[in-house]
Amino acid sequence: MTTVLIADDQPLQRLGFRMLLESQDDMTVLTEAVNGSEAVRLTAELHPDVVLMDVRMPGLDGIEATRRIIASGDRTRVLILTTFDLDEYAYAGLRAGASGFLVKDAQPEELLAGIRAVSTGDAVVAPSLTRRLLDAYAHHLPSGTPADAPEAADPRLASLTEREREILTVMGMGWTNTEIAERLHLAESTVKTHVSRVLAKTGSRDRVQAVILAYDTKLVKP
Amino acid sequence: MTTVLIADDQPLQRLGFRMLLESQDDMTVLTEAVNGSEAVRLTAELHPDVVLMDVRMPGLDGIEATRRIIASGDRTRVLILTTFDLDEYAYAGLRAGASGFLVKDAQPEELLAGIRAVSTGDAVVAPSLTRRLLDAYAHHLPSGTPADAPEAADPRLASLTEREREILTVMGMGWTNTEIAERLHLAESTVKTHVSRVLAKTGSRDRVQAVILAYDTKLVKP
DNA sequence: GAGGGCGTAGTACCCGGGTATTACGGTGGC
DNA sequence: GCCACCGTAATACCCGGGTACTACGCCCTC
Repeated sequence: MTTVLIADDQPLQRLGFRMLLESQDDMTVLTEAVNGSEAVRLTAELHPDVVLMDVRMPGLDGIEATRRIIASGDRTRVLILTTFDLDEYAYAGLRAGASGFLVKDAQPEELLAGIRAVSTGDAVVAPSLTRRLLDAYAHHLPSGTPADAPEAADPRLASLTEREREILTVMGMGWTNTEIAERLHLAESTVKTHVSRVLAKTGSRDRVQAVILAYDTKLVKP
Repeated sequence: MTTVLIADDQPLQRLGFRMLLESQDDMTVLTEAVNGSEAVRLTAELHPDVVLMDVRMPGLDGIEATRRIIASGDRTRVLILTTFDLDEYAYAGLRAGASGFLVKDAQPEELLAGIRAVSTGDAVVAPSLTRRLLDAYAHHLPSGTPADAPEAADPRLASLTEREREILTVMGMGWTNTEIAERLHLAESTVKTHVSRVLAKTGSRDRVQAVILAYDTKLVKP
């Protein structure tokens, strides 16, 4: 039987979680907390297996509450939930020692599976965030196999021609197609052709994503 | 409709996967491959959305096949499956560019959810491995919580409300208005209102310039 | 000299982004 | 109690961005 503490300032949200968890015969909700400090206090008192922790709460927020619970040496695991998968929240939460990070609009089964996983010592991270974590850190993982390509330049830009790289650079400066055409003495239609090719080659859906890529690859420096 | 290629040397295993996937009305199995080189060749030919890749296969193994598929520049995502969650496999697979790593004894729903996640560009890692990844790397994550850091930041962002800063952040992630609306549970018209206010307050002419500002002010980190 | 990659350019079309305006409920200050 | 601000939302409208397709001249390589 997995014991759970729900920490969320919204009564309806707590109710929803409680209904879901109580419908499972291997879980029970010990109690609820309406803010971070209450969560810390009740955890120290009741030692739940898992704390479902909201990030945004009045007073002590979920991140700081997590940090204190972990620091207490208690064996309680913290699973952070947020409506919003903003990186800073997640990074901060995981740094604080949380065993997981899920978004609230996940499927109920995902949440239940997440609780079971963290209760046994495993960890879970929402897929949307996992992607960003991997993008940022995959190349820092210990190498199990040889054959590392230490990318000369970024592979995502490899297939661009010189001219296309130039176009992408000025896109990164926020120029519109019209401005690019004027300043590079081109027809706007030509600019559009270049832009389309840049998007296709870099796998960018639109201009914004291409600009982000330009920054990420340091083609344009902040 | 998500198109999938199954790469596994065991016929029974392939059959099981095919049965499961074909039972879903949003997935279809394009074809099967019995080893790594076949997987690479068929992927180049058919461009599936997702490759379900076994690690252990005769000839070219799943890791090396993954590396070649990613290196090809194809937009196909690779989801690695293995019987054991041995770290070396996982690290190597993720380094090779895989979008996910799951163990074969996962629940069918987990596998399906994983396929759907990677097909949309997200990523998934088995909980047992996530734990080890976090233990090893959590303290390397970028620091900072949004809660306590009320940005002594850039004056150009000073007049933005909390919500508007959030909107700008996700704009910086390349989300379209439609995506912002969906993921933040807002109406698109509301998103447009927010975006317009952000542009007005930051003096940005359009979305692209706002994103550049987000990078310049480190609101979004490269 | 045939072919291929590249840079240039045009046209037609669609859609998402952005503006302008209005509105309404909640909250906090005075 | 009133007002200001915020977050939410809708509507109508315009225009720039992006796609698809076609085309042509230049240069290089086989």
